[in-house]
Amino acid sequence: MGLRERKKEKTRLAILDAALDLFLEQGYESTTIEQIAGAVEISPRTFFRYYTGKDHVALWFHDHGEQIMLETFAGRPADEPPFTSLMHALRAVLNDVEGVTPENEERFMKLRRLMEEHPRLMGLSMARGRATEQRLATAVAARRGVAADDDQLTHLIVGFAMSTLRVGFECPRSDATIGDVRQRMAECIELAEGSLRPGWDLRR
Amino acid sequence: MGLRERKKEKTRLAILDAALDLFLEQGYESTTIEQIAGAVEISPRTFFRYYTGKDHVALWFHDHGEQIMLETFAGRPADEPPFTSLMHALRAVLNDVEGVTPENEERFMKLRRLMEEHPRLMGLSMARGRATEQRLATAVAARRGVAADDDQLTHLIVGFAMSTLRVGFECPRSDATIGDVRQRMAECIELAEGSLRPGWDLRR
DNA sequence: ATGACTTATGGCACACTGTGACAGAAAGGT
DNA sequence: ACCTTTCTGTCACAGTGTGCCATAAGTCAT
Repeated sequence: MGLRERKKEKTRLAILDAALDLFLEQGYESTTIEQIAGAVEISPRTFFRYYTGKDHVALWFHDHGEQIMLETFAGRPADEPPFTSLMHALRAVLNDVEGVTPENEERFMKLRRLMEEHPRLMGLSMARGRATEQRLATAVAARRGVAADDDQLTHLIVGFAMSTLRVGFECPRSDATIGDVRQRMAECIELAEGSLRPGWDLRR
Repeated sequence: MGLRERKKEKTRLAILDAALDLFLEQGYESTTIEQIAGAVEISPRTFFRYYTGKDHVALWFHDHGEQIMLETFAGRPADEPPFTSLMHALRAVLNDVEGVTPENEERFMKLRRLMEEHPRLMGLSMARGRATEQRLATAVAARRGVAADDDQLTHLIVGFAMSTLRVGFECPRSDATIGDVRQRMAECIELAEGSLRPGWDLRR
């Protein structure tokens, strides 16, 4: 990896961290692009070359998580019930956050706090979640051997899985640690699996 | 109702219809507030006194639907399983669209077409859906006799119900009629109810 | 009707977001 | 060193959204 790419990655993360801190410090709405750019010592124009806007910064984790979910799902055995595979994908997302680097763990927790304080951001995350659902639905449909467009059950499976994710993610306590989130997510997965009829996601 | 309020309501709907037509005609992004205001012969400034922005216009139906869901849920018997009540609320939304006025029916279908063409709008609808979920969760928690904040099952019930709504709403065919949407929603409700264990939403 | 009161509207200025175009700087390869 | 590719900053511009204030329209007394 050349110097160029390393520098770009460094800038991308510097913007992310500066923005996150500013958002938490003085509020999301009242933080301007100019301030963020100033803190990283780049021009506002350059900011837009790394992120499409303020929103995009706040959704950094979402893109990351989606990638992991898709990869995990693809790696699960083809004869496993799709919802079960999706629950494994959920666990994989948290495993990744907890495991990789302390920096990412901190960013994750900052984003969680931010979303609690600003429901609009949580909404945006859901909005992007819709695109994620679409991609997951394609994968699930392929495994089920049906066309994604006209199989309602496929979409229902994915929708239920994403609901489970959201409920597990929205730990109500603001002083929550990663461990708390992890545990809540685990409880939530158990709750969801216990609510559904065995084999419900294998029907035609 | 005085002349003032009637006139306001008329303006509000005139803006909605003009905006919807412009969106479908020349695309959502490339339609400006100025154009909409021009079509209704009001100043751009006044537009913002009726709607908070272009997005808000596109979410007209959502606000309407949420109101109906909340009212329907509140009107269901207190000993009915909450998920069942929510499914009734879903049906009530469609009943209302189909029943009331031809104008609203047309607006509903225009919005559906618009959302299919512009996934971003569907996302925004989901974003607002998050606020709706919050309000529904409060109602469901009250019926279950628990605190909304720390009862995960409450949120799961609402989340599953909203997933069902979304899947039913996203009829894939763009030439769909109201009847098609209605039928698809009915199928989807049946599918969801058949996927869940009886009594799952009554547990503690 | 007339006047006084309340509310809606239009016009203006302003800050912020986001994008295209272009010139100069930095990095890569030879 | 040279040329090529890519990144960066500056400028200009269109659009969104809000505060402010004067004016117009509606409401409600007498």
